[in-house]
Amino acid sequence: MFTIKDVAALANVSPSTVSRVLSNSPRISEETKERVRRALEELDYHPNVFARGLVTNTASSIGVFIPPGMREFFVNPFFSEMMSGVSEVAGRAGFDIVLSTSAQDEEDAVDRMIRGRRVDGLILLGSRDNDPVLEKVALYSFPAVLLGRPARDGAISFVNNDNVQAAYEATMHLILLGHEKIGFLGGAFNLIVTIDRLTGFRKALFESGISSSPQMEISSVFLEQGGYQGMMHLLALPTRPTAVLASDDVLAFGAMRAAGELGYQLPDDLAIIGFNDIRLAELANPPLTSVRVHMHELGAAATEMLVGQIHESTLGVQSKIVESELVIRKSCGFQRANQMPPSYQDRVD
Amino acid sequence: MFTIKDVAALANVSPSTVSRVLSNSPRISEETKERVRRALEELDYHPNVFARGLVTNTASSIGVFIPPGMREFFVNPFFSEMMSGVSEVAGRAGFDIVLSTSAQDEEDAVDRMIRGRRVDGLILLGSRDNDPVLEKVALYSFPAVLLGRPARDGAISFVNNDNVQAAYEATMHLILLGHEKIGFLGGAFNLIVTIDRLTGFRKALFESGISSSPQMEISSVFLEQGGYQGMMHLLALPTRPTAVLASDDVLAFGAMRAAGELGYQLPDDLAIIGFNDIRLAELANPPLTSVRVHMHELGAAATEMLVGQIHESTLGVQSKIVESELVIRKSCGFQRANQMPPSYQDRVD
DNA sequence: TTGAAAGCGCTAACAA
DNA sequence: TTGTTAGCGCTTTCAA
Repeated sequence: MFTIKDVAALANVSPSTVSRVLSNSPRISEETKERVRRALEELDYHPNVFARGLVTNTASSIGVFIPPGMREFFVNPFFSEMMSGVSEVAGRAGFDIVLSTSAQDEEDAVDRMIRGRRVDGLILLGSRDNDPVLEKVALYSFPAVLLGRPARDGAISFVNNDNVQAAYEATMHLILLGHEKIGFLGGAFNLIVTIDRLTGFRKALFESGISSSPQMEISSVFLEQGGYQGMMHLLALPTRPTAVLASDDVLAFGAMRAAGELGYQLPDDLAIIGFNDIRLAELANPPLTSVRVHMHELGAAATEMLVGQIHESTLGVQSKIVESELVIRKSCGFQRANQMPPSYQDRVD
Repeated sequence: MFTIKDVAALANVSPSTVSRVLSNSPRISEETKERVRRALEELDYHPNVFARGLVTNTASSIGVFIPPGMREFFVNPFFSEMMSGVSEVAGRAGFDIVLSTSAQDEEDAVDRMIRGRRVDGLILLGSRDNDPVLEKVALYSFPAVLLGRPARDGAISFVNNDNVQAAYEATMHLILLGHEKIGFLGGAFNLIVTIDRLTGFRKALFESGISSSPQMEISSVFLEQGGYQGMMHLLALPTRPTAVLASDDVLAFGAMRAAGELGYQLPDDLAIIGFNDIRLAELANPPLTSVRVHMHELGAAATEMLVGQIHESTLGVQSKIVESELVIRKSCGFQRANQMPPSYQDRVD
């Protein structure tokens, strides 16, 4: 393992000259550059990232932070798709990706990342009420972008969908189909994403004169099993829902399994809408109507914003909303054309 | 941002003493330890990972390397499930995870990781013929574990399924069901995993006296679309297959979509078996028969092995085979009981 | 049981 | 255009 000194010795220059060649400084003659480059080549030199990081105080990597309580998120297709977006732009910008894993304690985990100077910026997932991670990040004014909506506006840069609106439209779709008993299947109620989608859901019910009931609003873990159990609850209700808005496709799949086991036929006995539009939504039985949130783009946009923040270190709070759209398939049955608002017409698959 | 010096000053000791307290050296009196700890607390001190790494020559992180040509793997549920296993044991062992992203050139990417001392060990994915990454790793005798089988035995530690046997059994299942025209849908043919599964597939055909034909063996990208296109090819053949072994569930889903579009009914017109048994296999229409490879366990086992190698730096080449099993669902129809080898009997879902 | 000093590999003033 | 020097924050001899 050769160091910059070895290269310097071989090329008959000082270490700083090698360093300058490495960063392609214009103040070095082509002649010496060439000589140094040959030495670099000959020794197959690669810089020690830590030594460089120590002096420049940069890590050339960005961290992706999943709250320890949300590890199930790891196996959600949303995560992979989003990560492919993150990876794409991070790679292009020359950043590696560090996944925070260790530490039970999330404060610890984020401290390791930020204060340990392990990363130059953070992509934050799983926005919650009173998120301690957001506090930390704000405290150190560390470059970070939230994938989701912060509880308090202006607290941090973020990239998000308009979840209230999306849930509203999805619910309206159900209502226009004639449903009046509609259930909501969400993740933890302290997650902002759950809150927003629930808000849109309730708004649609309210505007349509349908009374909402707490029993119809289920919270569960973000797993297929969560959807399954939640759906079992809903179907056991004295007056069961005839339609369900699931806050995640994986939840929707669980719900479909529960319904199937109990002998309900989709879409005749029951309508289900999911969220995210993961690749397999189309392949479900029946193909799942779902809100396409453009996961890859979400990850890419967040990373782009983050890279921007890292480079021009004072950019203030930015935000971006990525459009979403309801992709109508077969899990809710057909609407009569005259029931559809015009904007829906061209979206039917 | 406080350094060890600040803590030392506050506690009225030397920096080296603080360092000793940090590593809980036994040669420091409880008294000073207490004093230093209070200072640590008060300043909310966190060590600079790079400074520490520079002197100890460790990164306390492990890298996961995906060949640049296999980025589609990112969105395969196999990857997430495997990563959840990696993350679990890496976290427990105090390692962060670094995802290699940048650099088009994979040699470059792996150099950055290894020679740049960014990680202490590597989990390698996507084993191929003449894998240049394996060469590098061997060259520097860098701790690494391959998730898959190396092309040459003894070249590197690895964790794998017995893919030949698994594919053999899956194909036999099809043959016992009465199929004689069986297609194979795989990833790139230079991937060891494809080669092994194809080998098992051919072996089953051969032993059953069924002649194999190159046209029945399709290679495509590891995406749902790949499976779709591959299946379209197979179904367009003069004598189409009545059954297909897909080397990945995602491929199988694509195949199912193609079959569905063309009006074939599963399992009556066509039988399909997938590989991996991702969570959604059970939810497909019909539920997909698939080889369960225990993705999470694969990732966990590989990471455990890697952590072992990192700690006792000379452990030689190890390997581990994780058992797999065929999970029989509805995508291949029912076998008559007397057609089943006894070992299958208790596996029917 | 503690401190002083050197050095990990690199970059960046400051000089020349 | 290049070299000298100092120092990033930490660990680890070596001395005391």
